[in-house]
Amino acid sequence: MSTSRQPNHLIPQVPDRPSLDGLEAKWDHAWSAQGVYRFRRGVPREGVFSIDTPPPTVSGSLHVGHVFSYTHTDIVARFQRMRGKEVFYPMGWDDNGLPTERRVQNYYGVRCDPSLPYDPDLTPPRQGDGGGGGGDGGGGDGGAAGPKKPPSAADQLPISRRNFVELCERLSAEDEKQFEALWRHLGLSVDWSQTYQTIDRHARATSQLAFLRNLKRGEAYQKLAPTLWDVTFRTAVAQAELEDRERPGAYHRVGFERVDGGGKVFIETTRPELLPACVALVAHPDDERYQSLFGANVRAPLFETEVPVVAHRLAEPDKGSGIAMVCTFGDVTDVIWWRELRLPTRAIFGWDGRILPEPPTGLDTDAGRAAYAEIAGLTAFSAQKRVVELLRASGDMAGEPKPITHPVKFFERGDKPLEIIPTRQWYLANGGVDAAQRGRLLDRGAELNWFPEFMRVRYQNWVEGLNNDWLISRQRFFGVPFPLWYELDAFGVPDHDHPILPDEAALPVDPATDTPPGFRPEQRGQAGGFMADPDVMDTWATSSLTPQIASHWRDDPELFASAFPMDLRPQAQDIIRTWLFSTVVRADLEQHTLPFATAAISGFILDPDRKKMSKSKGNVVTPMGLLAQHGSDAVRYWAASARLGTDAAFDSGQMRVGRRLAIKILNAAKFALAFLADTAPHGSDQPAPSPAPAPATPLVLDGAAVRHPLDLAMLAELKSVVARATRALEEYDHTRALEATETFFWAFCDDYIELVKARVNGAVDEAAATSARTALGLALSVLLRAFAPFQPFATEEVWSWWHKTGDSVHRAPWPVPDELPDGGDPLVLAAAGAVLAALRKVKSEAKVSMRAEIARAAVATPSALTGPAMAAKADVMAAGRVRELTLTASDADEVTLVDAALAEET
RNA sequence: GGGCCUAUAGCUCAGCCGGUCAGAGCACCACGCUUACACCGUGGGGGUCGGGGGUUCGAGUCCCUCUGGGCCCACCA
Repeated sequence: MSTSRQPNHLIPQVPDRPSLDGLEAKWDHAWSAQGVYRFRRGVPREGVFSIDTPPPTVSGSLHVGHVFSYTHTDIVARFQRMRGKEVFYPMGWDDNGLPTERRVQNYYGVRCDPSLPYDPDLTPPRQGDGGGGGGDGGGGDGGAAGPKKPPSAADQLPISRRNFVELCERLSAEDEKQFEALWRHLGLSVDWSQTYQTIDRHARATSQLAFLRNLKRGEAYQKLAPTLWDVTFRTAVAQAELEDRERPGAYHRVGFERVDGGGKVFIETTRPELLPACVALVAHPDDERYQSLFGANVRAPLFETEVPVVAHRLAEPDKGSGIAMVCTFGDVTDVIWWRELRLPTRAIFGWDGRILPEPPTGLDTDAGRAAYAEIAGLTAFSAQKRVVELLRASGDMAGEPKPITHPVKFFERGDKPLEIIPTRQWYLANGGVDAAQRGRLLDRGAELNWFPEFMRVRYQNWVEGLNNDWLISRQRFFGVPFPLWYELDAFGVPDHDHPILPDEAALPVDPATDTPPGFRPEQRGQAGGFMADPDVMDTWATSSLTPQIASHWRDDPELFASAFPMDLRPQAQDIIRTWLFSTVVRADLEQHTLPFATAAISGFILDPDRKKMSKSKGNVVTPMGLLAQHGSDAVRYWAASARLGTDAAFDSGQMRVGRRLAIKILNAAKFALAFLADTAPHGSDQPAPSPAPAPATPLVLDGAAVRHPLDLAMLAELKSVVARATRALEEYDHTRALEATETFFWAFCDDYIELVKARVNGAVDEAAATSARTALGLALSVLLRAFAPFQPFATEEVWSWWHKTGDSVHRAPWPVPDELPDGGDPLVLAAAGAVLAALRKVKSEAKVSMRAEIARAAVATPSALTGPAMAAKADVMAAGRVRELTLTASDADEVTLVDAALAEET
């Protein structure tokens, strides 16, 4: 079906020398001024496509991996927008949590000391960690100064918590400006009026509100329990933040004396410094060797604590000596034994990771206490050395330690092994304890669409492996505080079981400065008064609410209704267990739904050596430098040529290809548009120069005017390209969509345009010329729109040459096959192209110009192509500059040259 | 210990349900300033599809196995 279209285009105004230079700034400005990407409210939910954009951590620098994955999302956004959806595409900034704290310490040379008073006139000792200048000048970050070493802890100025938080906010604001500039330059079609920060008032209020609701429903609870603890940051950490690292260690074979005098029992341990924390020995119930020991007591060497020997199924007979020492707490298994066997607690590590000054209960002998005094105050490392010395001296260690390498749990941001320390913490139910909830969350994972599909199992693995609820409290400064206070009794002891809650309307609150309902400020810290909950929430406790934050669950029901649940969650594969899972948990608890319908998971960027690109390698290119060097469309092309979920190599060659494509789009358009204006409405022999002179009128792109078989063939092929590209994008397969369009486009340039060059001038046949001109215009229109999500700058530039100001290609309708005429046989273009290639080969092998004339040529084609080739014979002869062309059918399956003779040179 | 992804020309990758699939681009070589484009065009060389088995009339394409690379999970005395 061919549709007659009103000319929504103008007389083309084509620059003499089209260029990519400066397009990013030009169009970013124009899009912004025209509100092209602004989300228009009031559209029903089904007319909206909402994206739960990952808020980048602003304290880190953006790297090529960000450019890569955010481009993937932007392609989806642009596609959906062109399909007529109102795209809700906000941007958040993750400025909450440890990375910001750490960066502020280095940037300003300060550290937080909560005991200090606020200094309103504070001037930080340092300013910046690189080149200084305040202006952002658009010059990019390519010439950053060499790295300066961060100040050591001793050089850092101690400042109050409020000063520290202010500096966090100040630096984040600076970083966010840089980030926005980069995203705009890259061409992300984000609605910049919809931004949030994970630490701003709204995010804090949302986070606190969700927590209070969890608390009221009993999903959040407080518990004094063994906690994974980072001794450097001095905070609790959650299971999701752990990672294993292979560390050297050694088995120490240590003897325990039977209390009844029955001799020694040998255990093997990698942590002899935990001997004073030992509360039992454990062996497998079926282990023959230890049957007689179960129920007996043994005495630990040096520290002389008496502990029972118990049985538990988790003890592995073939590991070590088959009998293990249970300590409070050496590892997660200890916690399980301690809990299930109801063992006593003998904690020996403090919050700073050092051995506590006073021995735990059970060290009752003088010798035991003396031994303990030897290690009190030491770090785990030093304590271990000392204990080994003592064991050697006492003869309680059998043989020498046997070195091994074993996995040790670390906080993913920490550099010392985690300790497990009993502390009071807040937990949020996430299926780690309640099997019914876990089952529900597994169902959510099954309900979610995953691209690529195989990422689904990572979610399943994670949920199935949960061993506890989500620990959400952190003993840090910069974060969302728990909105709680505790009443202090007559002795000043807090009543943790009955926290004082704020009004929901009063959120966000900072309990450290705000006074709870019913109290006066001077009662803070006083017996009979109140105290604030001292902790802040895990950064994921806030990030897990990005759909609710961005769509304003708390304060804008209309927006919330039209954007939530989100359509798409794009994110990296390494945070499925954290961000993705925790978001699912929160929405399941609060809204009883998935937070988004589809998850699109990007891969990593590998450097050319196939290793994950890392900032620590000094040679990593900065994103702005990349964009400046190659152009945004070029870098986007590289990103778009990698599939979701697949790691991609950093490849500047692909960027050069992308740049070439963008330039080609400009130039091909320049050619096509040169014929889109009738300079003389009644027909003329003159080709239209560009820019066209004033009296010209735009040619109407009426598909019915396309009559020539070659033109119809080209458009028929394009029709199928549009169908394929559309289907691919619907399946989040941007790579395939781009490839289909691009392959067509190069054939369009190399063959079709060359074939119609002579005819389009209209020197021979005006109707045939109009057919070609119209086909060129239709193809250009479709191609620009099909390329628009990938190459937003070049396509918009070309679109602007023949459309009204403000008539953005990015709000133009996505092309559909129906807008192109029917009846074409794609073989005509294929056959003509093949014959033309044969003629070109003649010239190439004769080492003459493509312009050289061929006096006569005979070409044999497969019989199926002979007819189609004949249909375009005149165009082929003109493009190949053949005076006499004979086409014959053959049995061969390739087009072959039978005979050719070059014309005499003139 | 369990699991996932990946291995196709020098490089980056397509090859969807097994039968024109041995492809593209880059790089390389040769030629050509052709009035959209020299930030270009035209032509060309180049791979026993990681190894080994198997299923099949037929296998990069399915199955098994081994090896290399990347990654996730696991209670790691």
